[in-house]
Amino acid sequence: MQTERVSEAVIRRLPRYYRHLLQLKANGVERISSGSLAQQMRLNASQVRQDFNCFGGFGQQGYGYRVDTLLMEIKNILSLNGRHKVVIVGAGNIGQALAHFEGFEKDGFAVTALFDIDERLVGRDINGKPVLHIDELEGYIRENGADIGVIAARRSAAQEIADRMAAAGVAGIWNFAPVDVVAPVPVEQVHMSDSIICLSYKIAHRDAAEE
Amino acid sequence: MQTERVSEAVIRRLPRYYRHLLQLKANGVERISSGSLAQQMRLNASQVRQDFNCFGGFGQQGYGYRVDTLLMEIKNILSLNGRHKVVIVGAGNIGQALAHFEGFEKDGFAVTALFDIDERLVGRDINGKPVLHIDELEGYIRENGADIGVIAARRSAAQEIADRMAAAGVAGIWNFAPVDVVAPVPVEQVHMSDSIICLSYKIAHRDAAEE
DNA sequence: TAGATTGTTAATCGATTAACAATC
DNA sequence: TAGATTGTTAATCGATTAACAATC
Repeated sequence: MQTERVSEAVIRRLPRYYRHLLQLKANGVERISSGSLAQQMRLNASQVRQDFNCFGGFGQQGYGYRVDTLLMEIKNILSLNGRHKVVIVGAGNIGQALAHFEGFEKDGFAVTALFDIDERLVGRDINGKPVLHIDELEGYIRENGADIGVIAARRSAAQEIADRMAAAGVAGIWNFAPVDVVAPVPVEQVHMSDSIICLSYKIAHRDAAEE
Repeated sequence: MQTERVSEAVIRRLPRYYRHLLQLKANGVERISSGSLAQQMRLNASQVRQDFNCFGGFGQQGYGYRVDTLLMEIKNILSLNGRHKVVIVGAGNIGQALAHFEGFEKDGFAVTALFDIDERLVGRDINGKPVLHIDELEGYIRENGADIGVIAARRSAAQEIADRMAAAGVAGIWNFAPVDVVAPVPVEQVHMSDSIICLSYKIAHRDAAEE
C-alpha cells in the first residue's frame, strides 16, 4: 500500500485520528476539512494532510474528507476490520483487568484465554474466559490460534514468555512487564511506571512546562 | 535547575535511564561510560551525554559516570525521592488493578484511597485501601492531601472528575479513560487502546517495519 | 604523562509547517 | 465560474549524531 516507510510519529497519531473520527461519526458529522480536524485535535492542517497522504489521497479538493470514507480507510490501515484473538499470560491483577476490559472488544480484540503458573488460578473463569496452566500455552495456540500475546507476568518471566509465545506463532506481543523484551515479531512495550514517572517529572518542573 | 526547556523526547527517556541504572546498581556496576550505556540501551553515546547535560555535568572526563551519583541525580530530577500520595477515582477493574500493583510502591507512589459512585463498592477495602463514595472526594483530598489523582472511570465521567480533582488540589492527573482530558495541572494520558492499535498496525505492516 | 571520556559546539537528518498550484 | 480545500513541494524547525577541544 504505502510506498515509503511511515514514521513512528505518524503511526502514533493514527489511533488518535481513528478515535476522533469515530466520535465525529457518532455525532453525525459527514465531512470535515483538514483545517477543522487539525483544530479539534490540536494539530496542524498540513500535518493532517501529510499524514493521510502517507497512505493515499482520501480527500477531495474543495470539499474536504468524507468522515465515513476516512474512518473506513484508517480502520483498514490499522487492520481493525477483522477479529484479533488475544491470549493473556499472567492471570494476576493486570491480566484480570485486561480480561474484563470491554474497550478492546469493540475494536475487534477478543481475549480467548488466560494462562498462569499458579494452581490456585488455573481452572478458574475470568469474565467467561478460562485460565489454563502455562504448560498448555503452546498446545492451545497451535490448536486455537492467537494473533496477539499479552505478557501480564512479572519481570523475571517476561522474556521467556515472549520467546515461547513467538515460537508458538503469535503475530505480535503486548508487554506489560517492566522490562524491554525482544522478539522476532512486533512488540509494544507499555511501561505503566514510565508514564507515572513522567507525570512526577512534569509536576516537579511545572513552571518550565507552562505554555 | 535546568536553564532551557527540556524536550518531551528527553523527558520520555528519563524513566528508561532510571530503570536501567537501577538494574546496573543491582548488578553491582559502579561506573559506566556514555558509550556502554548507549550500547546497552540501544541509544547513541552523544545523545546520552546531551540528555544528561540538560540537567548538569554528572560525569567525569576520562572516567565516565558513577552509577550511584547518576542514579541519585536522575531520581532527583524525576522527583522520586519523596512519597507521592495517590487517589484513584473508579474502583472497577482498572482501579482495583492499580490499587494492587506493587511496582508503584517502590518508586514512592502510595495509593491512599479509591472513590466510586457504585454503592456496592463503597465501604470495601482493596489491598488495604478504603473505597469511599465519590462525594467524599473533595473533603478527603483537603483533609489528607493527594499529589496525584488517577482517573480509572469511564469516558463520560472523565472530564468532570478531572475538574473536581484539580479544584480539590491534586498536583497532577493520570488518566486511563479513553479521552483527552484538559486540566490546569499536568496530565498524563495513558490510552491503552492506542497501544494495542499501534501493535495491530505494526503486525499488518510487518514487512515495512522490518529493520 | 598518555589514554580515555566527558561537555559542548557544529553538522546532519528527519519531522513539522508553510506555500501554492491543481482541481473539485 | 468562483471559492474552497486538497495534494505536494519547499522552507523551517528541532532533534539526533558527529566531531573535537577540554580535562580528569
